[in-house]
Amino acid sequence: MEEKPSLKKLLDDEERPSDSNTNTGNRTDEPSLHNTMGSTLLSLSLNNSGQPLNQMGMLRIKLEEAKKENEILKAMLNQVNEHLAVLQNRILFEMQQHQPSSSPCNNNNNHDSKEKIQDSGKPMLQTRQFLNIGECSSVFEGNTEKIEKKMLGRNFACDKNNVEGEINKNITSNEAKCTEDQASEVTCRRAKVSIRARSDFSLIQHKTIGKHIEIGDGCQWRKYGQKTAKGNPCPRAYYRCSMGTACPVRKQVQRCFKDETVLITTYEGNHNHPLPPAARPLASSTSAALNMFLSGSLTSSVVSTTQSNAPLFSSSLSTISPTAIATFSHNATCPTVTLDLTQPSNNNNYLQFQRATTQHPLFPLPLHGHPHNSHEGFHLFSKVPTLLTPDKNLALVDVVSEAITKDPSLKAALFSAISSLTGDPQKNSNNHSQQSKSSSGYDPCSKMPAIPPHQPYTTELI
DNA sequence: CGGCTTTGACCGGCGC
DNA sequence: GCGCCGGTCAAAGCCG
Repeated sequence: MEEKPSLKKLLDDEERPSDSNTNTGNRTDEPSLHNTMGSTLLSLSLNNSGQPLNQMGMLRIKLEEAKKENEILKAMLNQVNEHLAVLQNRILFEMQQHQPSSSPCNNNNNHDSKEKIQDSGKPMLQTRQFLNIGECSSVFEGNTEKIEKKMLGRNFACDKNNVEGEINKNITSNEAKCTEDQASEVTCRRAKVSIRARSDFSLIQHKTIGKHIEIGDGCQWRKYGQKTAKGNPCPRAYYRCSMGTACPVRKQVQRCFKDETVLITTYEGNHNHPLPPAARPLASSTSAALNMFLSGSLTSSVVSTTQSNAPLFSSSLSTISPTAIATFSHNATCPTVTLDLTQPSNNNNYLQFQRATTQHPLFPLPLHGHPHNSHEGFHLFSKVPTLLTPDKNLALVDVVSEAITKDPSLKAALFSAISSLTGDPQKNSNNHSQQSKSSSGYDPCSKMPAIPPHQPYTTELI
């Protein structure tokens, strides 16, 4: 663990600028050696002019100084977070290395799941065991695979709810096989999808009108509470879906304490009503993440959009962001899938635990021309780069072919992905027509106010 | 006036 | 058992 000393050094380094902050009153008179460029600039300005600057100039310089210090602190914080992630991943890896290869529940696996586990290799199984939720899902893997295919066949937007529901049904039917997993069943049912998005307002477009906040992720939400959670001075708002009658879906919205431009939205529950087209891109992406998580198809705790070994999830995630990162955690209460849309595109740091077959490049699924792209007020894809040039695509064919041949689980996932895209042409065309409807002014949420032209709803995908 | 937000109170889970 | 904390409730007030 050679990160520990460097982490400590980072933390020590981080304290210095904040210490200098406390001496703000003396700064102009006695610039500290530890001070940042802003202070240097200030002292130079004073020295060069030889006369005291006017008040406006002083304030401007102080502001500049504060900004630079803020940037440095942010950079340090990011470094600390990266180190933390590396350490966590290393712990996970060590646990994977030392984890016993079987659990009581796995003994009850049916043939399908056994085959799948054998095919997909040990790391996959071990990661599931570590994630705990995997113990639940691996038992029912054979069923969830069918469910997945069935659900993908439908072009139904609120698939998250349905998949969850189907999974829960199968969990229930298998309770006799693994009664010890009742707690896991509950956690499966309570799985959450959390989205971190950096934006003017957020990926879930928030619009402030007077005292009201409109949340335009396609659904209508009614705020029912607000609370300041411990460890984050920013209040957490609680919303309930008000589109359907007694729809149980809830979401929490909270600004990130470390970076207030980042908005964390957590979804929980199943919609009991059809979703409007505007809500589908997000719903399908979050559901894909949750589905992959619950079905145990994900083999790593951290998955990037661009190099995932779960192509279906990768492609779904790409509908939100080409550079999104998904992390999977399982705390005491419920498993949580976090889609981080704030990560820079160069996210190689997040790839440590993908197994050999995960070196497949991104499948060239038709995501960049996604119909949702054209949806009004949903310009998430305006900055999506073309990841693969045509000549790279040609070389890719061989690589992909080989990968598919060698990895049956990959083949199954790819099949599912293709099925989802071609499975129900009629419904697909209906969906597309709805999309075009929506982009031409059709608004399923008539109560949602029109987006003013001067306030573009673009999400900043870094 | 209906629907929504605000906000303090209440409840239940969890750790000590 | 107690206190903390997150989540929810519901009355009051606000807004269109």
